[in-house]
Amino acid sequence: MEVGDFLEYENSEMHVVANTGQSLECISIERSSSGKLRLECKEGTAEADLGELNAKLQILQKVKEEKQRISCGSPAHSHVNIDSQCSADKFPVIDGKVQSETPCQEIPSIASSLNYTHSNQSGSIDQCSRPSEGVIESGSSASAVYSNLKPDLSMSDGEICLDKLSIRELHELFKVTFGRETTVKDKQWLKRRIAMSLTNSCDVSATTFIIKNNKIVRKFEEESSGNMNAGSLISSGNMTEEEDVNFKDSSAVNACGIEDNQVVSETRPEIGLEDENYQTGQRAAKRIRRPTKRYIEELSENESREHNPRLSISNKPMGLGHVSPTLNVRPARNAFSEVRTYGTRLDSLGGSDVQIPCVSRVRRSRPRKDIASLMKFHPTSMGEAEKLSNKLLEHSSDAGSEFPDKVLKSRMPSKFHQPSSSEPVKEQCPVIGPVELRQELRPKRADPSSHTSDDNNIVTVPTAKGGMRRKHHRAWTLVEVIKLVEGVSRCGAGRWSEIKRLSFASYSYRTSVDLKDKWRNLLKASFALTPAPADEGINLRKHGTAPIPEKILLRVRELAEMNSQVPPNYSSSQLASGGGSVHGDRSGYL
DNA sequence: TTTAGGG
DNA sequence: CCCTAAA
Repeated sequence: MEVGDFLEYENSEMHVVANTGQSLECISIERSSSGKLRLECKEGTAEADLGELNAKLQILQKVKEEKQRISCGSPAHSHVNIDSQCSADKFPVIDGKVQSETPCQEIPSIASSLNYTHSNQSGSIDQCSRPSEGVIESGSSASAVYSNLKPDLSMSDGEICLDKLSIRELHELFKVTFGRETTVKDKQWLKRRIAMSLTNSCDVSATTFIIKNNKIVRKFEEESSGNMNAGSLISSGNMTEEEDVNFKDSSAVNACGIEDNQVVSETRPEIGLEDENYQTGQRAAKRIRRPTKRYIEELSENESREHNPRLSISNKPMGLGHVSPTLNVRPARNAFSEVRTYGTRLDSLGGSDVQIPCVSRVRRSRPRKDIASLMKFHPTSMGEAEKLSNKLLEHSSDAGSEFPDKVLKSRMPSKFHQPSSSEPVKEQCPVIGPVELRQELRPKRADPSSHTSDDNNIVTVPTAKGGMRRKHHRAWTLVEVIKLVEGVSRCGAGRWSEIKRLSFASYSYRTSVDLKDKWRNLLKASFALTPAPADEGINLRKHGTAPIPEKILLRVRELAEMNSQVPPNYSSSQLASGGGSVHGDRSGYL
């Protein structure tokens, strides 16, 4: 739907792009996934028009030529690359080659930023790229697109060139493109990288790039990286979110640092931690280009890890009982959007604390990771875009969407795991973090909201095993104790699950085992304190820690005696059944 | 899954 | 509180 609107807007411009089926798809897709970004893309493409396209193509050609030159040994073509990127972006400015000013180093960052942007925008790129994946490998997706638009231009040449180039030449090209040298010998990788840089530029250009253009550039300079948004906004008017901008910046930085083929994947994970948005972006990015070997490996690993954990997690909440009722497990895609929002909330709440409750519950059975660490990751942000993207993913594809999802998942976990490696965590937490975490957290929170604050008490205790186990300590309140006593009196000691159900339905954090333990303590206290019921005030004296009214203790004792014969010693009146059973609570009751 | 116990 | 053996 949205797309349609946009189309109307820019139809005039769009035609050109529209002509190529791919371009259209891209645009529409982008739109759906994230309104903002897409718009830019559309605009950009629209603006590009034939003229621009031509210019771009020319640039590409230049690049090719330059590459060849480079092979010869001429280095100064960084700007050329940039131009290509620019052209890819949307802006016609490309010809101007503003970049000449930008140092080589910047280029990589830009490229990365572009990539990120893409990803953020949602899967738009993905889809676009996908159709032309083959092309991408050979050359740059952008080039492919353009070529489609205008066969006239010899864009295809660029692609071909990549294939033809020798490793050394590729290295040169790489150097020109990214402003740094690479030792990678993998020809495929080099080609891919180069192609990607080109491709990315196209999509990304809207935001980052624009900034670089003359006008935008100005703003950029004035406002600096942080304000990148403004620049993008201005250009497209779509981008407004700071998050996006930030994201881009960060991504750019990361990208610069990373040279590996997986730049994207690696970089992202880091970013992802910080920004959830980023994750979504990652997806897109990944989609765009074919996954690197390594990347694939990571994914598979991550998935394996995550999936298991996830499942476990989903189940666990159940244990909570009433708490979990609302859990809705959604497909990962959907979750994404929520997740982000969640992340924010969590952070605001205090991250670990809030989450913990939920998690704690879950974790009961097993050690879990720090949620806090996870929480950090979720930066906040994305809103609609995410949702849209999610939708897209779902709709669009099973094929494509899954891939990205996986990536995200893999990433998240990996990140978490590594940093938080302290914990062997098995499952849930990490997994949850990315996708389900939010969901679960939410519902849980809601229930326990009253106690939420309390939940924070969780403490991590080092275990002999080396794992950390969380101990969440929640002091028993008088009310709870009373309820417990009531429950015992009603159901009898030992019917913990029953009592839990009847009297502690609203206390998700009290499990039947907890009740049992508490009862045990009460029993002990009741007997220890006042061998003789007569002393009512005694309780207090004991440790000074006797919040529990004697009355209750007496009651406990009473019940204990009734149900079972507790320690004969203490119990003044033993039941007939008697036996000397020390704690045979159940033995005779009822 | 729920209990009972040990730690 | 956690963990586990038993049931």
